[in-house]
Amino acid sequence: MKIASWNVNSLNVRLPHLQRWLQEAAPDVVGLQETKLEDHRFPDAALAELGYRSVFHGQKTYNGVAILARQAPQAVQIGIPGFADTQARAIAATVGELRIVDLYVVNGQDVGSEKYAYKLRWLDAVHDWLADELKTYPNLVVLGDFNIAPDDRDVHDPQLWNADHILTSSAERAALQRLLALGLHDGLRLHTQEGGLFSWWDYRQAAFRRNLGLRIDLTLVSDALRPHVQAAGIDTTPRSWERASDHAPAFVVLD
DNA sequence: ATGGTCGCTGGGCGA
Repeated sequence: MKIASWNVNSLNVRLPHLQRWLQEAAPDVVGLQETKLEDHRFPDAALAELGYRSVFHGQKTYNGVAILARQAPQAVQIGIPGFADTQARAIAATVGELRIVDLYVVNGQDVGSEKYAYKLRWLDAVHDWLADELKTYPNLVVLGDFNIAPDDRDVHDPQLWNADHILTSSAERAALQRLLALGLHDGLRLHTQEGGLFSWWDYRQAAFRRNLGLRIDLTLVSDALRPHVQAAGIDTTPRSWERASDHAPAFVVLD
């Protein structure tokens, strides 16, 4: 069971990449972020041709999340329950024996900004939601673009990406640790302690070629699923394709 | 990183 997370940065532009990657990597479940598509424009028919059922929550121009699965997703939750949000950033569904939560965490722009405050509020709401989800669904996978690099192994330059910088600030990392403390585990870190494994590289400065990246796309598994993790990683191949997303897919394999 | 790139949109914002 291969479960992946991929910020496609416009599914309209990246549909050919997604189709190619689904065929080459053959994931069973995929959480997408930044689809940037209203629901009536979601390419569910094209994805069904490849054997994937889709559920999605999108909007015009920004944000947008979706879950693709070979089995039909059930009990779909759109948005964070009880948290009024004009931005389409969260979707959850049951796929077979697994509960999948797909998140496009707020970027936050700059530490101290209004968007940063929204990011921290948003992560608080996610915390309470996941606490409830775990009670109902012990077999929980939480994946997405977290817009937080968990620790210094996950950034190319810890001097730059420091405790006062967006995506690596103390409060953001503390918010992530608070999610993990619910009984969730960073899938990649169950598999390797290696640093320099990145999932996002800025379009500018030839960052991908120079491997100036961050690991901000995560696949978290619950306590109950932890013993079933067989592998985890980041597939950097699609990041090298022509007109690539700035993110690569992160994945975890469960037995 | 005071931004050199993208995507969406139609000038400037968000990342």
